Amino acid sequence: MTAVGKETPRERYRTQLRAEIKERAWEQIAAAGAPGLSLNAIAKQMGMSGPALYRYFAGRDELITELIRDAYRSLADAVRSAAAAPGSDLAVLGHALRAWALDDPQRYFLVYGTPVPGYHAPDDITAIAAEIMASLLDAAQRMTGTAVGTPADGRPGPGSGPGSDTGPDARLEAHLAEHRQWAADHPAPPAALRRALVFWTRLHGLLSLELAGHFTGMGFDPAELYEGELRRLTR
Amino acid sequence: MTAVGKETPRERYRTQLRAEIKERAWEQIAAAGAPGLSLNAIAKQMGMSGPALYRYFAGRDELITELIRDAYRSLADAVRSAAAAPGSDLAVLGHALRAWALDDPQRYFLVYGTPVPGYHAPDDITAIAAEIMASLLDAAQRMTGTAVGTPADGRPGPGSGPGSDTGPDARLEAHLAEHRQWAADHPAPPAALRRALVFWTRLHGLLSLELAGHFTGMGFDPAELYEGELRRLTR
DNA sequence: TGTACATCAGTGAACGCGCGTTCACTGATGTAC
DNA sequence: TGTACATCAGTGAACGCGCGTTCACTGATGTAC
Repeated sequence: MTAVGKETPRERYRTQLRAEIKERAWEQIAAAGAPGLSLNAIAKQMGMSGPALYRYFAGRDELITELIRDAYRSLADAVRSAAAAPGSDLAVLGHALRAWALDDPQRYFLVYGTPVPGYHAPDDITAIAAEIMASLLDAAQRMTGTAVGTPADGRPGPGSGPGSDTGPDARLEAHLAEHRQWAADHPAPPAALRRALVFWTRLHGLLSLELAGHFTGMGFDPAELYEGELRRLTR
Repeated sequence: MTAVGKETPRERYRTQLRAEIKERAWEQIAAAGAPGLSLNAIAKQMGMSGPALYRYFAGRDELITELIRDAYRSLADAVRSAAAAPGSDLAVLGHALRAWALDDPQRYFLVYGTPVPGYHAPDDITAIAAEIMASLLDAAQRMTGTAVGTPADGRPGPGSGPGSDTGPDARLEAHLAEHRQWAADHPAPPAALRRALVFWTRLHGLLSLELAGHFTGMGFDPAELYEGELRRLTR
């Protein structure tokens, strides 16, 4: 039995403690927002002294970056696995997205909330963001493929038959076709590019307003609004 | 000449200094985000000592609340004046909204960004938020009115003629018709309710993603995407 | 116009706090022979 | 199995910092007679 891939007890303890630190960090964020995150407070809550945490994280910044990375990672996984489910379509993705967001609003806001001026995410996080878009593109392309001739989210404009490029979205799609860095190595056609983007932006509009509490007191059920938009996006 | 409505020099000085404090506060927020706002730092930047500011604001919290109020106020004014312009429609409102957001991203995020857990806006701010929705409802109703029989943002669903309630949005509109606390004293019909909400949520999705930098590196022009969505919303 | 008083802006010292982070050190755990 | 050493987790003290906020006080500005 080789030692390769086997964790020593010390290593196991390390990873376990790192995980617990992160858990406490999430609790703190949930209680006071990301700016209120404090290493000393985490240590105190774990019953240890402040400097002890420096065995596990180089400092506060590294911990926060790690949390952001984990947040992106979990979203990318949620989206990917939703997209991989048999018979999955954009509606399934939409539901997965909302479930992920509601599951932990502060995690959502760590990804999509107010940016900290001057902060730039490391490259590997940008790569995860690209992964998410790729999943959306996959699903959008699949849907566009099965609905060829009946652009699901586009009404045929005046004088535009199936396959026409003079519909109401023609201009946007033409622009996207020429500016698709983000989809450079993805075969999705322009209609799918537009569809993925619109899916993403509309749902985030709903989610960020809902999670920030801007619907409270208005009376309606945010889920109904979400379903309504999803219906428009997936027909 | 009565003294009524006339400011004494001292009063003028007071209001002027309050204004300058707020200006510096906005600069700080732009530089480091709202959590980084510090009374002492503002005082230092103005060449005075920290405690001096307590002549003008009861404390940090009051200053921040005041900034939030001003942000809401300026948005409400921007939306209202756009709606009041002759020949104005939802497209005009949409452009005004984007201009307002781009004018000062941090101000935008003070209103629509990550909520601070536990913070509750005072009632007068909630009232301004309602004012904004009322402007949207006005515009949406006007538009729905002029386009009666051709629900501008709704494709006629299968078997749904003009005036039908079996279209793709029927379910959502029915729900909104029964849950319209936010539009309790507004005569807008269900279709206008839906339209106003969708207008609001879609555009905020675009704006928050754009301002937070989630489009950077993707290649396309956010304005084109915004226009594309606006076209869909106003036809 | 001039004097006496009240109002109010701003200062400087101080308080208590919690923060991130470093450093030298103790004590336990693991490793090598 | 037992001893000698290396590794590493965690502590406690300390540093320097900036924060919000209070308080007693000075000095300038305005008001009343």
